Amino acid sequence: MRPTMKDVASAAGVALKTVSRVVNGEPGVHPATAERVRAAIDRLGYSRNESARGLRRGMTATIGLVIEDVADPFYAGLSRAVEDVVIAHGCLLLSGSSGEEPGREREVVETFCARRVDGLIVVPAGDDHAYLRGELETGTPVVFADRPPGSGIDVDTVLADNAGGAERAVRHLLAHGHHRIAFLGDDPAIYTAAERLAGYRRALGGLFDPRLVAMRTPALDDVRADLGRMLALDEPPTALFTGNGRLTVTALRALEGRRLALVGFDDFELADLLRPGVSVVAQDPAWMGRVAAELLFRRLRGDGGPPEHVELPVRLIPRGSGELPTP
Amino acid sequence: MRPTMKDVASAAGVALKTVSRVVNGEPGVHPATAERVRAAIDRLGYSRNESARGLRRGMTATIGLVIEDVADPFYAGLSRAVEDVVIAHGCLLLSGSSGEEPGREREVVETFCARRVDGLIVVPAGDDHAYLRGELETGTPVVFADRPPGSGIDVDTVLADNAGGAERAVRHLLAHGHHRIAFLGDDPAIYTAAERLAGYRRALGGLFDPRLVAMRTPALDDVRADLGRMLALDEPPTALFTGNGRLTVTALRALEGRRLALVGFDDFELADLLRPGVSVVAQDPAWMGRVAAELLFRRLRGDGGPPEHVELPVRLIPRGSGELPTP
DNA sequence: GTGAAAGCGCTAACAG
DNA sequence: CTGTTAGCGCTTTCAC
Repeated sequence: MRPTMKDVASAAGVALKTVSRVVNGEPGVHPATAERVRAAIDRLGYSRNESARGLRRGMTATIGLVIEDVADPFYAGLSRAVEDVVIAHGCLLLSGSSGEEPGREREVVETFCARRVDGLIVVPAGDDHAYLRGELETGTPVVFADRPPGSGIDVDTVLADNAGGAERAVRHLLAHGHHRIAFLGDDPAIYTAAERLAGYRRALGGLFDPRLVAMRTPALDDVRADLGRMLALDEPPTALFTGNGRLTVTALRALEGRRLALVGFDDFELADLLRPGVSVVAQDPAWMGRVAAELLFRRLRGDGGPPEHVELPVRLIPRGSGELPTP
Repeated sequence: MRPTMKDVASAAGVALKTVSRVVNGEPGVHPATAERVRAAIDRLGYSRNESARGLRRGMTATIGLVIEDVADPFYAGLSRAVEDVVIAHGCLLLSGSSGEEPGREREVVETFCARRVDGLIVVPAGDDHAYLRGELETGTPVVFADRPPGSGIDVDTVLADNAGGAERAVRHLLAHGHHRIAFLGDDPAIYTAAERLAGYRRALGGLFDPRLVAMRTPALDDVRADLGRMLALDEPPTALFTGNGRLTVTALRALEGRRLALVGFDDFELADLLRPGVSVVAQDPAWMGRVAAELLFRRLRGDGGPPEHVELPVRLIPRGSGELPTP
């Protein structure tokens, strides 16, 4: 049904290999012959089968990206940036969501490997990446982004300065007179959540009070309950540090207008339009995506140096909520 | 380097075909032989090469999705839903961004076709899809989502009730006493923008005033200028209808606190947390994605009926901004 | 139950 | 400059 090189060859009255030469822009074809071949290609509507090409060449010009969820703005931004770099290198991007489940992460990675991607960028959901060993041994480069790999493997990694950013946020609140600063974080099993907790503790030092810390998946009811419990303490918090974008938004809903000073990790659209504007520690997802992709292509170009560990800075954006004074 | 079926075969002391039978769960293999083969597979870390399989079978178990930009929440939600359906059917999703450029759209589609995807879901950027003819003739099903195909081709399509939703939004504002209702829309060359303008006009009837309409790509400065011009009129607008999510947000920024009644097309996170809450006409991107994907798989299952044209309803969510009275 | 041979569409390695 | 041959890793067909 669909025309192949063979069809083009017989249509143009040349050998298969000549068509291949023309299609691939290889030198050593007489202009007139090339023209005849091109005419046949147009006439038949031929397009090269990339799978067959990949099979023969041993490279598929394909990169796999595993993220938690495309519908999360952070990962959507990262994806877009990765896609741009991948396209610029003439490759195709496969991307898949792990939904924060280690099992799915592995399935997605294995699906990509079965398609013989040339390289992988992974935002891990699990903390056991021994299953990647075989893939790494066959020479497929892997870059981890946002979170480091778990047990045993050591590869290029791009992380944000999670602990430093959290510390910065909390110091900012301390500087505005708060000493009772609560922390709402994601499940501490997640690397970024644990790092941000560490930064929070480091900034607070002796002021740390475990009753002001709640870490779990950000469901509205849970957050409401956690905040309610904290605010009912004898010495309730006067400020809040939230550990990611979703938690910041959920906390805003749960607060229902109660004026607590607030700094959130991750920037989000409309943070500036709320009253007061929401102060945040902002990461740059596109930057992270670009760096991860560039690192991967450097490996693909043959760079065999030791694994690189890049840490991207974050920046504090004061917008009002983090500068509220103590009551 | 990487083990092939041949390697597994010799490791297990059987013929290639027997390995193939085991890998594909075909019947007619002695349990003991199958066990030996499975052991060899595990020992060597074998995984079937899906490209080679696809090449031989003529189907790649791959679906292509072309959207405008993954980083846009609407398309991110649509993508995620498509991905879920595609995975549930045991296929892999390729997705690419057109960036609203017809040329890129075509490039992405052609890249996918060169990989021999089994089907395509397209949110078109251009309005000429004659280039898809060849692909359709070879039997690759195509579903259009969010916007219909342009010239000449007629395929399954899933659209939202754009005109109806816009009409609903404007009637809502009229019901609250406004007669000077401005419209900020995207470039009218974009199907959804044109439809929403049509709905706006239909609702306004004789109240329509072209000076209250501005349609172009939503850059903040442009929106600010357009709004400024409208508000300086003798009879300035007392209400505003914005034609998509990005425009709603941009308009909110440009308004800088001036209290105009407002209804926006597209829901967005935090619309409920702003003061007043932003009333919107909401589409369901995940629903659109699911319907498009299901339609595609129905075709893949062999349904040869005439093209379907699905229109998804939208719903008005009043949150305050659309219920503001006239000054 | 099992296996040998052919071939999917392409490129690499050599001939002419 | 052009063509022939082999083979990438797999499934299909048919023979044992």
